[in-house]
Amino acid sequence: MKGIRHLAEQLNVSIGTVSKALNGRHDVNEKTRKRVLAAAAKLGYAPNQSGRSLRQGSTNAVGFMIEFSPEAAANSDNFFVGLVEGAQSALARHALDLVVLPYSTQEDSFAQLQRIVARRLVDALIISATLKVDPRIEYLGHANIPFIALGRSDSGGKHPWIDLDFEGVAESAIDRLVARGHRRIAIALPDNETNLGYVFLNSYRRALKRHGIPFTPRFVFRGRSSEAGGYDIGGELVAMERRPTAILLVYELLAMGLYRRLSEAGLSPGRDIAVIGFREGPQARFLSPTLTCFRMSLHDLGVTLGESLLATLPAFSSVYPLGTVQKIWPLQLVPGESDNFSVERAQASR
Amino acid sequence: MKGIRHLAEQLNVSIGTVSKALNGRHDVNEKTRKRVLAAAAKLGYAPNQSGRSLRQGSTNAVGFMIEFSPEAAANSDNFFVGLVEGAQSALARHALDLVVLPYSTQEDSFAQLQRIVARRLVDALIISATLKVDPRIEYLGHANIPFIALGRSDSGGKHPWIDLDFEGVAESAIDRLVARGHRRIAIALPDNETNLGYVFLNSYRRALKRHGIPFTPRFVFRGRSSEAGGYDIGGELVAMERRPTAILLVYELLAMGLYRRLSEAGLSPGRDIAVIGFREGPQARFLSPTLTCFRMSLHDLGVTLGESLLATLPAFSSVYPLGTVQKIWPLQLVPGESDNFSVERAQASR
DNA sequence: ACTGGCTTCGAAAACGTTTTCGACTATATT
DNA sequence: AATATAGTCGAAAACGTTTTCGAAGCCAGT
Repeated sequence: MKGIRHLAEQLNVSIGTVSKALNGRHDVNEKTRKRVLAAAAKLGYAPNQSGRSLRQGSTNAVGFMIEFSPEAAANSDNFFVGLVEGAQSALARHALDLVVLPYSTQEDSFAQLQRIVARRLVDALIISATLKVDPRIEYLGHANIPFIALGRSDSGGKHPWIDLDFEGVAESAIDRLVARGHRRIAIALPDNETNLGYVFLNSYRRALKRHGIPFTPRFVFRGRSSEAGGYDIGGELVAMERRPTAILLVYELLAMGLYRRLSEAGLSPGRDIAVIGFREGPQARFLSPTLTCFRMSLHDLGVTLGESLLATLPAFSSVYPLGTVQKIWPLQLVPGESDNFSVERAQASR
Repeated sequence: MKGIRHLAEQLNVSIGTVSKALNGRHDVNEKTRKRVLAAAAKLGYAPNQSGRSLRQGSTNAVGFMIEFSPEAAANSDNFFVGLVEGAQSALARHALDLVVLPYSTQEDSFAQLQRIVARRLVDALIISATLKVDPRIEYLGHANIPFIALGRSDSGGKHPWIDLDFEGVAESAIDRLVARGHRRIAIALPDNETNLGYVFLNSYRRALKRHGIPFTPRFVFRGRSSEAGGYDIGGELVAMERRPTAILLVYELLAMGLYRRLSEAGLSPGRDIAVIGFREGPQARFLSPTLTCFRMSLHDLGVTLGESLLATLPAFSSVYPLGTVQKIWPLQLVPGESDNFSVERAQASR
C-alpha cells in the first residue's frame, strides 16, 4: 500500500508508465502525465531513493566530508558554512543533493572515507583539509569515484583540486611589511599535518628570499589553531630578545589570543609590532586596532567547488568542459591598522 | 565483477553466506566467517547501501536539517557545529550515520523536507529553528517518521522536542538586573518567525511581572540577528529619551554591534547601560568589557538530541526508555562586566 | 539402524524503482 | 486497401542486498 505500485493502481496504469511520466520521458501521453503528476502531488509520492539508486547505479547525491571535531566546534568559524552553502547552490541547479558527512571522532577518518565510497553512499565527494601525503587521494583515485579536494597535496597526480593562494598572500603580506622597513618577520603556522602549513611556509620563505632576507628558523612559530595558541605565541614573542618586528598569522583566531597577550605585556599591534592575519573571519572583524588580513568569498569558492566537481561527473561532461580543475583561489588584502607600525618611523622617533 | 557476488565467487560460497557472515548471523561456521571477513577486508568490500536499504526498508542514517543560507553563513557561529558533533557521536555509538542536510535556498524548505521524507533518504530526522506554527511538525507526525525538534512549537502535540530554557534565562537575567535597581529593562529579539522570539518575549514579560514592573512595548526591539542589527538597536537606544538602563540581547552578535554603536556615542556597557547577552558564543568572548551571558554545552545538547531520537526509533526501543522526550535545556549564567552598572550607585554618585 | 537435533549452507524471493522491448492503436502515406 | 510511421502503453528484467526456508550433513541417543 505504498510506493509507485499504489500510485499505479490508483490510476489504472502500469508502474512503468508512472515512472516514465514522473521522469519526463516522451513515450507517455501528455494527458496521462498530467494525471500522474496530479496524483503524485496529491498523495505526496516521491520515488524511494534506495530503489532508484539501486536501479540507476547512482545516488544523485554528492558528499562533502567535513571534520566536526570538538575542537573544531569550539574554534569554528563560518568557513565551511559558506562553502557548503555555495556548493549546495551550484549542485542544486543540476538537481543534485549535497549531503554533509561529518567525520566521526570515533573512527579513523580514512576508514570512514573507504566505507562511504565502498557503500556507494554518494556519487561524488568533496574532501577538505588535505594532508601533505594524503591516503584519501590515492584511494579515491583508484576507487574511480569523482571527487575534488579543497587543498593541494603531494599525493595523487592529476586529480582535481582548488586551493587558496598562499603564495599570493605571503608575497603581498611580506612585500607590504618590507616596504615599511621590516626585516625580522615571523610567521605562525598550525601544528597539524595539513598541507597548508607546508605550502604557507614555503611561500613565506620564497617571499623572504625575493627581498634578500635570510630565513630565521626561530621566527617560525607553531601552535594550536585557536585563541589559546595565539596567546602562547604572544608569550613567546614578548619573551624573545631581538624579537621580530612583524608577524604573519595563518589563522584568524591566533590574532585574538595574540592581541590579548600583547596587551598584557603593554604592547600593542600596529604600534609595537606589525600583525597581518590570513583569512578574514567573523571574530577578528571586531578587533582593535583593526586587523590587516585577507578576504575571500566563501560562497564563490563553494560554487566553484561544486561546478568543478560537476565537470568531473560523466553525466555532466557535456554541460561543463572537461579537464581536471586545478585552481588557485585568490584573496584580497584588507588593510587594517594592525600593520601600521613602520620600522623607519619607529627608529626615527627614538 | 563487483559487489557481494564477486566476493562469493572468490570464496566459493553463496552470496547468502557472505551476507550472513558479514552481518554476524549465527548460522555460519566460524571458519568461513573468518575467511569472508578477511576477503572483504582485502578487497575493500562493503555492502552497497542502496541494495541494503531497499531490502531492509531502512537507510541506517539520520538526517540533521540545517539552514545554510548566505546570511547564516555570514553571521554563523559554532552553534550547529557543536550540535552536529554531539549528535553524531551519540548516533555513531549505535552504528547509525548522521548526515547533515542543508536546506537549499532555491526551494521552499517545507517542500524539501517533504521530498526527503517521501524519498526515504533517512530513517529519522532532527529539525531545528522551529516556527510558532510549523508545518514541518504536522507533516512529520502524519508521515510517521521518527523525528525530534530543536525548539518548541505550537504545532503538533506530543512530538519529541528539546528547547533552551528561555524562561530560566529571562528570569535570572531580570532578577539580576532588578537587584541592581533597574526598572527600565529592554529586550532585543530577532525579527524572524522562529518560535524563539515569542517564547523569549513571554518569558521576559513574566519575569517583569514577578517584580511588578509594567511591560513597556517601546522597550522591545526587533532587528536582524547580526552585528548590524545590534548596531541599529544601539542607534535607537542612544536616540531615546528616558531610555532603558538595561537591555537583554537574544543573540550574541547583537552585542558586537551594540558595543560599537554605544562607544560611538561615548557610552559604555557596564557603566552607562547594563547589557546581558544570551548565548555565549565565539565572538563575544573577546568583548571588553566582558559580556555577561549564558553558557551551555553544545556537545551535550547534541548528544541528548541524538539519544532522544534513538529512543523514538523502533529498533532501539529496548535500549532506550520509551516516552516522548520534551526537555528544557538549562544554561548557566556567566557573569561579566557588562552589567555591573547599578542604578543605585549611579544615582548616588550624581 | 533409526530418530531427533544441531550446525552449516544455498536457492530463491523480496525490497521499489527504471528501462528495454515488444505490442497495440491511430494516423499518415502510398 | 495495404503499408509504413508515430504515439502510447505494459510486461518483465535488472540493480545488490538480506532473509526465509528447506536440505544436507553430522553426531548422539536410543
